[in-house]
Amino acid sequence: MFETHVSEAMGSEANASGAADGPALAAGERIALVDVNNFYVSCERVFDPRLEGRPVVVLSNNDGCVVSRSEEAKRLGIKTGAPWFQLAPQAQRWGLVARSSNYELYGDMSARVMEVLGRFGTWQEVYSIDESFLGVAGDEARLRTEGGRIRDAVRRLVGVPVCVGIAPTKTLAKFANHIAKRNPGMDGVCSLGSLPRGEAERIQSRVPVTGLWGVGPRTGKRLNALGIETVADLRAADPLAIRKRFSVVLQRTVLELNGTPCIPHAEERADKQQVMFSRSFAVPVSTLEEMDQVMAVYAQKGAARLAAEGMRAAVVSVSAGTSRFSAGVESAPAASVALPSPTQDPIVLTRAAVGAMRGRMVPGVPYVRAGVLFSGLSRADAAGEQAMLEPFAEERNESGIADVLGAVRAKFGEAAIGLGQGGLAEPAAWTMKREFSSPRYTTEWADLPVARA
DNA sequence: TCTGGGGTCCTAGGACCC
DNA sequence: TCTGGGGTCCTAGGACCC
Repeated sequence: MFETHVSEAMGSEANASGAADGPALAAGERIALVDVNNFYVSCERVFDPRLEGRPVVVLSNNDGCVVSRSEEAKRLGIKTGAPWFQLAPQAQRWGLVARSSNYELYGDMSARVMEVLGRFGTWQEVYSIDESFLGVAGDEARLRTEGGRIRDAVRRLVGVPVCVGIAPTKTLAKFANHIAKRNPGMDGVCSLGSLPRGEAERIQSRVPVTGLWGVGPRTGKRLNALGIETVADLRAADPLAIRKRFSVVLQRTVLELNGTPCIPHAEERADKQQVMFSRSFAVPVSTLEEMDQVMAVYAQKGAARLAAEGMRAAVVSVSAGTSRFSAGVESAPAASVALPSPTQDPIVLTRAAVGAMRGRMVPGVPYVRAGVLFSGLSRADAAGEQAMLEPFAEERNESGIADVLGAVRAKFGEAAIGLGQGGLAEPAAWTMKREFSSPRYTTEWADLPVARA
């Protein structure tokens, strides 16, 4: 019974012989985790070198709160999630610079970083907008050098600084990366196997367990109650006991800390399971008419993403909410509707979203955010088979309008065309605030930076 | 005046089936 | 008094990540 659990937990990539005693590593394949330091801020600095050496923050949508900080901003004690309106009064005194988030720029810079990283791996798994796992091989001396090459290549070809962590499992690679970040003497590269004997263990006995990938504040509290405070404590815990008390996820963490890889890597990215468009408003929305408008616009934004993914949705869910920070009436309307058949048709999706929200919201109550979620996704190119199975489905005759809208937007811009309330030429009052936005340097001809010598 | 958005995976529990 | 057992599928909610 228990053996079954262990083998399940280890997954198909399991390597029982890899359960070495701690990170005393043998030669063979290793995993590198490379991520960009302070990614959004670093992207802004590539195109505006005046930001070097200054405290800089990038703000969330609506210029709400801090999502990326330069080292100088961290030193000022600014925390991730800090609301901008609380920082703004001190900004001038501190010399603090704020930028609105510019996802078009970051997305393009991410693609460039990933392309360069891909040159160095026997395999690559892009894990997030700013980090990637890579397969690397060789003896310790070579791994260390290779890490330095990766760091230099990204700096030279894309312009952003990265850190590299190298180890036999993903969890340990993340941990090595964490060490590289906190020890400037390492020049941004840490291969666990190159550390002096006993050094990795010493660090593990100092880092709190919540410093690990996959261990958040909740799990951290429960672990502390059992006397498991540090990474070293968790590494020494019994994996089966951990599975029984917690979950298979944490059991994998324990095994990975001991050098046994159990998190399989997805060679190609799996299809998305949901597509969401959700935003808070610049000013609250409290009328039925405005909420109709919001739903129409959000559904079309989501539909465009769905079409870009080549997916169709079977379920449309909508939600809205009042402010968590105000004492007024609380209201959180939400509804889901199943569509007669999966579709990517923006007309069908928009009608469903508007219809689902109508009658749920309370007029007069100030809503500060809303969202549209598409789920039950399937690939659009499987539509033919589906049609044969469901000859009487009503929405079979997709209008092809998703393609038309996409083509018009690509040629004439985002605001060029829309359905119904989504076709507003002037942005409505509730649309997002972005006061400190940088240009789309790399994706818009008009925004191309000009250098003068 | 002002506090983000978009995902994933796992688990528990209910509905339903034979 | 006493009411099977085993399986699947689906959903909601929790926890986490960046």
